[in-house]
Amino acid sequence: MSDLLSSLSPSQRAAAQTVNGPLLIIAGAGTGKTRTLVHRLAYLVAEARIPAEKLLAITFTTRAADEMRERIAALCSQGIDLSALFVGTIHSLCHRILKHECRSAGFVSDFEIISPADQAAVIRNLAPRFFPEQQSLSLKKYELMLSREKNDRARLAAENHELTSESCSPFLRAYQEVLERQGLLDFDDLIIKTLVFLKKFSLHAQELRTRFSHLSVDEYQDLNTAQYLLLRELAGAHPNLCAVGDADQAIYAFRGAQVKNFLNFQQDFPDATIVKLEENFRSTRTIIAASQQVIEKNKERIEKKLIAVKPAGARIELCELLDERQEARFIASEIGRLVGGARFESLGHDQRDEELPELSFKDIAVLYRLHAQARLIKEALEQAGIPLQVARDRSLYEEPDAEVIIAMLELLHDQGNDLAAAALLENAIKGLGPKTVASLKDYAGKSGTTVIESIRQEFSLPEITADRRARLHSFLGLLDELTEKARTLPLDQLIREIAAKLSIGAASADNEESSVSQTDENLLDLITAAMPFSAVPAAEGIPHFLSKIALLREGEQICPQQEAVTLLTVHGAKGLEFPA
DNA sequence: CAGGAAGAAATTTTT
DNA sequence: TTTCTTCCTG
Repeated sequence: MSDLLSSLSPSQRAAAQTVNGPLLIIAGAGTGKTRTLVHRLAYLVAEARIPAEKLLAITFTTRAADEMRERIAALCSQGIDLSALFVGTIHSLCHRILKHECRSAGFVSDFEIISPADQAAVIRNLAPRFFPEQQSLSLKKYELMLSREKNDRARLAAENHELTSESCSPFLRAYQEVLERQGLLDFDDLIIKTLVFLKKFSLHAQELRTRFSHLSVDEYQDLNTAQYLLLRELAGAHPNLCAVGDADQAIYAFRGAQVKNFLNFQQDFPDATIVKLEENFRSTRTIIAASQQVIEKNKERIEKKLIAVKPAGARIELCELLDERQEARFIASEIGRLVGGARFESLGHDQRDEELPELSFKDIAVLYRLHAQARLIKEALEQAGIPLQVARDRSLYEEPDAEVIIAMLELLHDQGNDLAAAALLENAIKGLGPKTVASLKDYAGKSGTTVIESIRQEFSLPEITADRRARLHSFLGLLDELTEKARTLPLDQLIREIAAKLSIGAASADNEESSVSQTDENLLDLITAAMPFSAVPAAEGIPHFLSKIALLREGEQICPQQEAVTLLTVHGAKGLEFPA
C-alpha cells in the first residue's frame, strides 16, 4: 500500500496521513484538494484500518459530492473498498438523519421538502400582511430575512435555549406555521431540525458520534451558522474532524456563509494539525501572480502563497471596448482566433497563431458577472457560427414567461389545479394581485371547492371589487375558449395562442427591445420543446408534455462534454477548469 | 444640473 | 461586494 500516496506532493501526503485529531487543510484554488481528501479517506481505511462505514465526507454541492464519488470509485476499482463510506451534501445527511433517527425517536413526523415554487407562493402570500408599507421588496429579500433569523435562532438552540414561537418575529412565526401545517420543511429547517434533535436527544447524538468517527468537510468556508453548529454537534468534544477550505474563495457571504467559522478553526480546536496546500497545478504562473495580487487585498484571510507548477503561459489581456455589443463581437472573433477556424473569420488576413496549441470549443469558457450579460454574447457567438451552451441556473421551464404558459397548460389539463390557477391569476392577469388571489384561495378552501369553480359560482366577497370580478370573468372566458381550441389545435399552435392572449412575447411592444427578444426566445424554445407532442390535438398532447417537463425538472441537465463554448457566471465557474 | 447619499438588486446552493 | 437607480440638495 505504500504506493497509495506516492502520487501526492509532500504537503498533500502530510494531510492524507493525519489520522487522529482535528485537521485543518488550507487549500488554495487548484491545489488538488479533492484528490488529497479522497486519498486521505483511502489511507484511513487501508492503512489506519478504520472501517469505511465510520467515515463521513461532507460537501456543499451535489457536484462536489459527485466528483468525490467518481474519484472514490476509481480507487475502489484498484482494490481499496470504500463503498461503505458516506459521501454527500450536508443537506442529504440531515435528510437521512431526520428520516431515520429522528422519526424513530418520535422527534419529527413524516415531512417533505417544500418546492421552490411553493415556498415562493407562501412568502408572497404572507409578506404583504407583515410589511404592508413595502410595495415590492423582492422575494429573495424576504427569503434572506427568514433565513437570517432562523440561523440566529439556531445559535440559541445550540446553547440549549428552548426555541419558543413567541421569541421570533411574527413574519417568521406565520411562515413556520404554514409549513408545519402541511408537513413541509425548507432547506434551513433540514439543518436546524437536525441540530435541535442532536441537542435534545443526547443519546442519539452520542450514538451518531460513535457511528461516525471521522468527519471531513469540504469548502468549510462556505458553512453558514446553522451548518457550522450542526457539524460541531456531530463532531463532539474530541473530534477527528478534517476541515478543508480556503478563505480566499469565500464568495458566498451574501447567502449567509460565515468565513469566520473557517478562520476560527484553530481557536475552536487548539490542538489542530494544520496543513497548507499551496502548490497550484491548475493555472499558469501569470494567472497565479495576478490572482495573488488581488487576493492579498482580502482582509479576512490566512496567509498563503500559491506556487505555480505550470509555466508562465499566455499574458493576460485587458480590453476595454466601447459598449456591450462591441465586446460581444470581440469575444466572438477572439474565440474564432483561438480555435483557428477560418469558417467564421473575415476572409483575407486571418491566420492561426502557430504557437498556440490546438483548441476546440469545449476548452473555452466565457465568464460574466450577471446572467443578463449572456444574451448579447450568445447572439454574437451564434452569428459567428460558434456552438455554445449557457450554464444558466434555472432551466427554460423556470423562466417566468415559460412558467406562465406552463401554468396555463396545467390548468387546461386540470381545472382543479389551484396552484397553477393562483400562479396564473397573480402573474399573468393585469389588475389582479396577491391580495385578490389570496382571498379567492381562502374562499375556495373554506367552501371546499377549487379556485376556478369559485369564480364560476359568482361568489361574492366584499373585498373583491366589481372591476376585479370583471377581470376574473374575462379570465374564465379565456380559459373556456382555450379549452375549446385545445380539442383541435396541436400543442405548438396552442402555446402560440396562449402567448398571444396573455400578451407574452411580440405583443408587448412597449417593452424595451432587449427584454422582448429574450421573451421571444424563451417562447420559441418552449414551442420547440413542445413539437414532439404536437402531432395530436393539444388536449391529448398536454399531459405528455407536462410529464416530460416534470421529468426534466427532476433530473439534472446532462451535457458535460459537449463540443461547445460554455457561457457562465463567475460564481458558477468556481472549481471548474478550462484549458484556454 | 452635477454629484452625492441612500437603497435596491444581483451573484447561488441545498431532497 | 459591486453596480445601478432614485431622490435630493446646493
